[in-house]
This record gives sequence, C-alpha cells and structure tokens, in this order.
Amino acid sequence: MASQAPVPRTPLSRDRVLRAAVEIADADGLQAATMRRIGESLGAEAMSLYYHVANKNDLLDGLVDVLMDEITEAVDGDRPADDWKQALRQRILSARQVMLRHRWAPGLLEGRTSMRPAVVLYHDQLVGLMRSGGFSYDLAHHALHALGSRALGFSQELFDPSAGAGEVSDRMLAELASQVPNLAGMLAEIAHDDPESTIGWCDDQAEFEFALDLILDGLERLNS
Amino acid sequence: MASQAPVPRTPLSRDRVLRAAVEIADADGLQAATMRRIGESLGAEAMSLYYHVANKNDLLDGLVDVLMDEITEAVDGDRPADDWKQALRQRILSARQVMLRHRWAPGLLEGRTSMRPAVVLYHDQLVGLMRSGGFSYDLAHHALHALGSRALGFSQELFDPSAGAGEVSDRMLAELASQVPNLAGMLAEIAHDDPESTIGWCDDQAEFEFALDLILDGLERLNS
DNA sequence: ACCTGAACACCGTTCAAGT
DNA sequence: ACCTGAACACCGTTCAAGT
Repeated sequence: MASQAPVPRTPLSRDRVLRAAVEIADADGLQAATMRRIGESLGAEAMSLYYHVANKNDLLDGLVDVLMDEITEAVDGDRPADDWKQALRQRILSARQVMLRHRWAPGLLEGRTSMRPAVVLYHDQLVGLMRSGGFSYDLAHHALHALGSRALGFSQELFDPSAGAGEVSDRMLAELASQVPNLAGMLAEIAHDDPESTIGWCDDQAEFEFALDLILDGLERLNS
Repeated sequence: MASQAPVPRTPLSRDRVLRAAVEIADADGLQAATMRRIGESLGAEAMSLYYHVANKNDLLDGLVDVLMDEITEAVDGDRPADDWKQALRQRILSARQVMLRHRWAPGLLEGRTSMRPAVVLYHDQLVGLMRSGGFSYDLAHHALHALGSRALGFSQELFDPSAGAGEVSDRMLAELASQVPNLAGMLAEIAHDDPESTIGWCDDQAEFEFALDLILDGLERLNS
C-alpha cells in the first residue's frame, strides 16, 4: 500500500502566524498570545514559529504592523474633509474604530518603543494635514505631543471602565461620600441624570470626542 | 561551644519587600522586579515573600501605593494656589516629578485596573479643586477624561524619547525626506533652531506643560 | 526549505516541612 | 510566626536533528 499522504497542512508563513496571534489576542488578550498557543492554533509546534518570526519581539512588531494596515484601510474610507480640523478628527476617530476592535492594541502600543515605519508614516500624514491647514512645524510638533496616544485613537484610562459597572446603590454612595466626597457627588449626579446608564459611569466614545475636540479647538486658536 | 548566633537578619515585612521592589525597578525596570530577584536582594528566598504579600498582583498594587504616597508627599509641598487652574497645574506637575523619579511608574499604572484607594482619592481631590473653581460635576467629569493619565503627571509617549537621540545627519534627513516629508521638515526646523539639542527632538517637560496648559485653558473657557 | 524534540534558563506559585 | 526546599505548570529560546 502506498503510504498515506498526510493532510497537506497549509504551510506556515509570517502572515499566518501574525493572523493567528491577532485572533488569539482578540479573544483572550495579548498575554494569551504565547508562542506555544499560537503554534497550537496553527497545528504546529511553538518552535516552528521561529522560522517565520525572529522572536517574540518581532512578532509583536508584526502585530503593530497589521494594526496599522487596518488603520490605513479604515482611514482611506474617510470622506474628503473641508479643513484640517475635520480631517484630523475623522482620521483619528477612524483609527479609534480599529482600536476598539482590538482591545489589546493600546496596551501593545504603549509598551513598544520600536518606531515601526507604519506608525511614523501615520504621524507624518497627521503633520501633513496640519501643515496644509497652515500650522507651523513648531505648532504641529506641539500638537503631536498634546494628542499623544489620542492621535492613534485611544487614551490612557486609569480606571477600568467596566469596574464601575452595574448599579450604584445608595449604600455605596453613602460609603463613598465620606472618603471621596467629590467623586461621590459627581457619580450621584451622573446616576441621577441618566439612571439607565448601567454600562458604567461614562460614555467612552463621547468622552474621547470631548477631549479630542478640546485639544483641536485649542490648536485652532493657536493657529489663527 | 555555644552555637554561633546567625547574623540577626532584619525580618521581612510588606514594607521592606515593597521598598526592595522599588529599588530594583528604579535600577533595572519593572520587569526586573521578579519575586526571585526581590527575595535575593533581601537575602531571602522568593517563596518567603508570599508571607508578606499575597501574590505578584498584590505586590504591584503595593508599588502603586508607595508611588501614591510619594506623590501625596510631593503635593503637600505645593504652595497655596490662587485659583483652581494654578492649583491643578502645580499638583499635576508635582506628581510628574515623582513619575520622573520612577520611570516604571507610568507603565505600571497603565496596565493596572485595580482602582487603588489612593488613586481614587487623588482624583477626588482634583475634582475638589475644580469644584471650588466653579466647575459643574459634568465639566469636572469631562476634565478627568480629557486629562487622562496626564492628571497623574505622565502621558503616552508613542516614540521612545531616547530613540531619536544623537545627531541628525544630513544624510538621515535626506532619507527621511522621501518617506516622511512632513516629519523630516519638522525635524529639520527643530535641528536648525536648536542645533545643540542632542537630547533628542523634544524637551519633554516643555511639551508636557504645553499640552497641560492647552487642556486647562480649554477647560477654563468652558467654565466661564 | 521547513518543521520538530529535547533541553535550558527563566517565570509565578503551592505546600509540606523546618525553626 | 516566619521562612524554605522541592516541585509544578508555565514562559521564550537554542540547536541539533529530522523530512
């Protein structure tokens, strides 16, 4: 009998490795995307990955690249803008949509110092939009710093958005009031104004846009 | 002969463990502060730490606490402020001084969702300052989001400040110019204006203050 | 060219055992 | 009460060996 041909497994590739990693990170977080687990999900051994990826660091760089590809694609769909402000706003909010699809992305970008070309390019284009809006290089430079990670559509959330979730009982408010009266008052008012907001305190998207517009408005004033 | 009394090693304690961890993180980064290494630096075994600290997560929470203690201490030294804006500004810049002493702190706070009481209290006080400046709860809430991690004295740096360090040769500029013309132009101008800036592109402190003031100015306008 | 088995040096953590 | 040795399940990574 001829030897049974083994199921012709699609060969690995950098691309397949990265896509597998994204899938795992999307589902279970970045820390779940270990070499062993990625290998497993591809029906291969962890060590096989090293043929397509230099090491873990290179793999993470690769994740940044696929992320930036997705952002570029999203941004290409933006409709032409009337002015620099609208252009920046649209672009950043489009980038944010990608970030929201990949909850691991902010955490990944935070830790990275790798200066991936795609990230540099993205910021170059932001500066381009500002320049065509009349920004000096100096102001554009300041603007990049002021935006910080917001330029890519996310911002540091110091409190877990889901931690404050659920109902806010009067009892909890009373306890809070003695320790942190100002936050308690704030929370009480928000709970009063929007008793249905069981998703937690805040509408993240609205808050993101508020902060973004605050910065863009400030820049506009400095640019005139 | 009486049994040789062993060197009476100071017993461990949560406090000693945390201080050892801070020392290691200051010197070699947070990732160097492993249980084994902390134990070693105290002349004990890694497993001994578990008597004073529930687990690694609890240890990291502890690090946040010592950080917040330091910030509270720094903030207490602030001179009384004339208005809410100056008060916020001083407080945030004082917090920043602590962050600069502990380069691992931003990275630690980023990842944490733990809602440490000290962090909540810090933000409560910020809101208190805003309230006494006439802020509505709603505006104060927006303000916290707009400040984000900046409220604690740091912000997301997407590029490694030290990565751009060193001289910027004309050759590098030429290479950059074709790929990222806008950034290249920006860099060229900065290098021209301040040829001595070998620390890298930017004065981080100045940029931080620029962004902070941009936000505070924006809030002031909304508050009047 | 592509993949793997065995092995190494590291993690955090448990637990029974020592003083 | 406080500390430790041995052990476990996990990391990333190397390298000689297989096809």
